[in-house]
Amino acid sequence: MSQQLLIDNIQRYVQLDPNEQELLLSYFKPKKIKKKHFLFQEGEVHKNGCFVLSGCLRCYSIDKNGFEHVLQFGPAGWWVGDMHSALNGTPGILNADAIYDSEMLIIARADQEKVYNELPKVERYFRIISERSLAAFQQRMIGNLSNTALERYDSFCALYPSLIEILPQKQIASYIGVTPEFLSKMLSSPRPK
Amino acid sequence: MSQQLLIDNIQRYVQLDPNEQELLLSYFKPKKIKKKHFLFQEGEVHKNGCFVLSGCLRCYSIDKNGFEHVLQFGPAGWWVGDMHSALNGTPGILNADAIYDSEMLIIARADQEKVYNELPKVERYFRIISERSLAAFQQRMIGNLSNTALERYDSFCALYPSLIEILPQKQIASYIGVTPEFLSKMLSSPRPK
DNA sequence: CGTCTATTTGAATGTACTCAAAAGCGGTGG
DNA sequence: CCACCGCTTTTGAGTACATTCAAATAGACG
Repeated sequence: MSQQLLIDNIQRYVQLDPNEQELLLSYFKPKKIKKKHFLFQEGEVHKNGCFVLSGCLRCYSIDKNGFEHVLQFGPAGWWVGDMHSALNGTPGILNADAIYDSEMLIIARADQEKVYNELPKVERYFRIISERSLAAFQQRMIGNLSNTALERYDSFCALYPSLIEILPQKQIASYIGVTPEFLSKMLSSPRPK
Repeated sequence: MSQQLLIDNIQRYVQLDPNEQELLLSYFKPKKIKKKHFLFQEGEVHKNGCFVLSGCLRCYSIDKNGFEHVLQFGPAGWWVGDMHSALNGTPGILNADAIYDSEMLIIARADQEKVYNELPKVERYFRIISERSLAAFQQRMIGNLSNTALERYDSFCALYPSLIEILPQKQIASYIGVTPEFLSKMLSSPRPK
């Protein structure tokens, strides 16, 4: 039960003394889900924050033709949630399930707000990771607008080398926005230039 | 000189008394730029935050073939910046210029950090708008992965009706990720059902 | 009014998708 | 321990959405 991973993650940006750490952790509930089981599904109002301790989650939407599109992966040390649903209190369009058996820490949105008041440093932490996540999505958006499928694949490999080794190719295809068939063809054909 | 727009924007999320408002505003410098002039350019380290008071900015990247890709528009009431450059202190890949003559308020990143300590409520405001901006980019990403060009255009119209009326079609094409020629053809051909 | 930029239109092309089927791989149970 | 089942990956042929390049037209602005 390595809650320490969460504390370490937070302390990359703000320092918490032992009492503060304990208070913070008191708001989180551990949770385990097995491979292929859901953390949340579309149609639900999902207001919890989820910090992944082990395993790997996958957050994705399903389009009107039934195709899945991966918004983000959640390996250990990452946050996963449905920000749009949480902020607006409306049913979400995202699903999150486990690619491998996974452990996580869950905090209710309401408790998160409480923590902000009790430990302003934690609000700072969330401000910072929101900004970083925003910057990352902006970079990804630019990549999607600018690059070919092969370039997007290479960017993904460069950015998340550890994920390449553990993820089914199909999931990477879904993340970079191509069909699994096409990614397979891209990788097997000789590289131009 | 309607600094009030900034105050109103902040007060949608946190309340500031007159002294706090004054202190906050003291960190901002007004700036005006004329149509087609730059707020910042790729290659620069750009750490300023920029709140648009009037006019409209455009934040975009230029790919290796010389094509522009719009990351976001900045009409009155919006923030514009290069988050990735600001966070990492590295030269950015984004350009920002004015689509129309524009007025804005500028705050240096260092001053922003100071404000966070002096007025924690303002840090909360930035935490909230970062989250909302993140949620918006996530929705846009899903849309880009899931939808056809025509559907992306319709989503844009639904989400930013006021921008449709003032933006050149070419810029909207660049935002939704198609060539201006193709957008023109899409709009002139009869809609499939 | 003239120039510059944006938009439209057309024909040829290309990147990525669809559908189908075969081959590979991993887990599970008998 | 092996056989089977389900899921992923591969391969192929035909197709579609969107691009490229080119040229004509329309609009905006000084």
